[in-house]
Amino acid sequence: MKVTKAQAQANRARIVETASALFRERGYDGVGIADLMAVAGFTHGGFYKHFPSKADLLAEAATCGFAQAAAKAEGVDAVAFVEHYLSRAHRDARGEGCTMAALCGDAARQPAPIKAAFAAGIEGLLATLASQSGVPQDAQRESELRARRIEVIAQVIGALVLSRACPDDSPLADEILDVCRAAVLSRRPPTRGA
Amino acid sequence: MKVTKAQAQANRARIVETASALFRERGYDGVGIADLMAVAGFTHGGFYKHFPSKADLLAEAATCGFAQAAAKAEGVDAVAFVEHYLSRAHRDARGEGCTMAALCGDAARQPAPIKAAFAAGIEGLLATLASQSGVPQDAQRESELRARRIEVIAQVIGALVLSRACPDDSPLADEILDVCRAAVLSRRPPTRGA
DNA sequence: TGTACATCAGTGAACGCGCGTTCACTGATGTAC
DNA sequence: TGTACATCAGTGAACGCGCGTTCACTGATGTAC
Repeated sequence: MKVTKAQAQANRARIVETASALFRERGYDGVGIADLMAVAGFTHGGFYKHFPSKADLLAEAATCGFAQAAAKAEGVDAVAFVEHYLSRAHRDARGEGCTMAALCGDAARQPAPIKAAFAAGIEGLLATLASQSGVPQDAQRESELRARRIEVIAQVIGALVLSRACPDDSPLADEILDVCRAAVLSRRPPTRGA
Repeated sequence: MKVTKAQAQANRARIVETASALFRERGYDGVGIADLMAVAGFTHGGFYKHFPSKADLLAEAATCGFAQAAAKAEGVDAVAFVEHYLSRAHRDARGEGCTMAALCGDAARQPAPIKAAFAAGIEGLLATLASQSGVPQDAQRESELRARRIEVIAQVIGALVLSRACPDDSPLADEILDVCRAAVLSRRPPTRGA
């Protein structure tokens, strides 16, 4: 081996993290293996020592992105979360932003294992929102809250994706963010937790 | 010429319509020129007699998709529109469904002219919803209604895109549609028109 | 109306290019004695 | 602990392939007289 086992593992993680950012920035088809490996600091040949195929990497990169987002959102209250999520800064920094918003369109055309990773990512987002809204309630209330969270996720992701589809300086792009931010925040259920 | 001027124009339109469906189904990068032309019934060489590049075709194909959707929605009331939009049938027929939901993720990574076509498509969707909600009101009420429509569009597109990102038989995919359909329909503003 | 010529939509071979993937090779690391 | 050997992460050339695009050519259509 040229590197320590630990080093190899760290290198692998670096490839996944690099892929996570690049895929979000340029889309799945917009990132080549040689490209990706160069950005990560390697030559392309070594890729297949770590991953069976590019598609397998996508599943891992997406999962990595979801986990990173969950970690970043820990301890952030729901209002701040939504305000950041629907900010111009988040919209304009695809590579560092939400993996779901950046890649869910690509995921729709991918095979089942990748879609499964995205479904898990959606559940993760729901769990993140749940952790921000205080203590658990009875079952029926929980089910209502889950529905609310799904509504919120659909709306903020829809808003972000639509805003990004507009030209960079488009007033409509900002309007979508502003309108949906106000809508989500005004509809917030009263938190019963601390 | 091998064909009449009128025939050539009709052939061009057929290429655009075919591209519109194929792009929605497989994404921009998932459709090759040779592929597309074969489906439309031609050989690939003729493509550049009609379009300067593949990117130019995307702009036209998207605009065509938006126009088709607007025509199909004419006369449909808002409840029926939302019910169809968030149906499993619509989710599972990407090639015949909403161009915005199918391609807005791809649009985010495209140059300004294409993004401009998508921004126009969003305005078109807003106009479609506006035509379903009765007579115009005063300016402030109109601005409120426009905000509501933006919220609706973001939520239904978000829901559709997320549902499509889940595995085909995933309960979550259906749950997202069901929850958001109920949410949008329960929030409908009272129509003051006929 | 008839004829000669220009036009140009459509054909299909060919172009260069970058893609995902494979492979023989290197050499430091890990392991067995 | 020291030595000999196996392992395998990383290298870089090479593979076949399909892509977007170009081009010489065809021949019916459109046009000028």
